[in-house]
Amino acid sequence: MDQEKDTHTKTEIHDEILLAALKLFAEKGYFNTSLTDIAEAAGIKTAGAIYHHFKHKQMIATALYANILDSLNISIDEIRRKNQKPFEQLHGIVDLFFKLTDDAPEVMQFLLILKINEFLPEAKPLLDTAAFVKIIKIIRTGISEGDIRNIDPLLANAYFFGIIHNTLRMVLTGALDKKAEAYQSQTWLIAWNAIVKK
Amino acid sequence: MDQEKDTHTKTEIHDEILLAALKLFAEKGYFNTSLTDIAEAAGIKTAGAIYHHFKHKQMIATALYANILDSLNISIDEIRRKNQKPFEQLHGIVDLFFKLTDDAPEVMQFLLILKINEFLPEAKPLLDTAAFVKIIKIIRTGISEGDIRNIDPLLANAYFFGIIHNTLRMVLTGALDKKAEAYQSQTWLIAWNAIVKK
DNA sequence: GTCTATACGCCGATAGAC
DNA sequence: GTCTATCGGCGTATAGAC
Repeated sequence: MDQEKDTHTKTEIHDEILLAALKLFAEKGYFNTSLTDIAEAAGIKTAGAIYHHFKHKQMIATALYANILDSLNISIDEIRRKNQKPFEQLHGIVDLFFKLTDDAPEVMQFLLILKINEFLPEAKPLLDTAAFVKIIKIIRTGISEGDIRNIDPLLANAYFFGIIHNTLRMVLTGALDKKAEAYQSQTWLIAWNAIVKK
Repeated sequence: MDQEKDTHTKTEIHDEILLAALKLFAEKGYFNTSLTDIAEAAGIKTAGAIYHHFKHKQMIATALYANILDSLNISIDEIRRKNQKPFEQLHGIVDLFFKLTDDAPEVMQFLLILKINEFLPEAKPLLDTAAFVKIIKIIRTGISEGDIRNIDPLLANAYFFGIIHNTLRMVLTGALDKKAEAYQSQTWLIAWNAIVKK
């Protein structure tokens, strides 16, 4: 939102707090992370200083959630712009998720593992979010174009991303020991096959 | 474990506390549930009284987790006893999960939605649990018997139960508005098809 | 076994000096 | 903008009367 309001250190520290919080929330969970933890991890010595950047703890999580969803939304727009067919678009989104799992696991932890509305009761459920609404829309288009079998789009979404997300969840928790990339092509095939019209 | 030590009220109250806790944990999460909440929901007026039944809050969650896994394990043994083929055994397990989702949603919330090691850091991950080890074993057998395609059993598990669990998760959160039963046969087919050898 | 009362600690949040 | 200091509250947990 206001990333570029000025070039002073304020926004840098702001971002460092967010980064530290993301890491800690992903690692220990929201409730096991104190503002003191966040301050320390952000290179600040005292928790009080955080209040010059965020009204309260929840706002940190809210900002994180918004940022993540925002950049996800942008990435999905890009994918939709570069690819026409639902097949290609879903493929691009799966690529993105696998890439994020290896390159920014905390982000994927936040999206796939944390129970967000436990600490952000007001937050929209993921599925009501711009990014995920677009995913459903892609599936809907795939159905009407005859690529994807004719079932409830929400169900198709549950099946397709059930496979994708569950695999990534196991990578994130260490139950699968290789990088996400190692499972990508195989998992994509299975997931697409689960919803494709034959 | 010690359900039948005697027939006095002690174990009844013990169970009522567990029941109340299960409901509240499933509804609000562990950290948003105070012992006062649990006492009240269990028909006790004061939080202090709980300490005659459990050493501390964590022990309530630990006992819950153990009970749920225990009865799940027993159910799975039964399913394995009554059915020979991996196909039938997995079918039985899926039946069980769908049934539990409609009849005991809190239990499924606990298993599928709560991030258990956030409040029970010592607890075994689900996949290391007797019940789930057996599920993997069934898949492994299915592979060696040629029913299930020859991939890493953990991956097959991720795919199969990714579909099942994600569907049930959406029922539990209300994203899908019908009872789990309404999606069962279709979902089973898709999930089995994702791992079956063709 | 349950109650009242209370101790204790931690954490979120604020005030004010620097 | 960060620090020290501190408040206030909640939640866990304990002690002791009934």
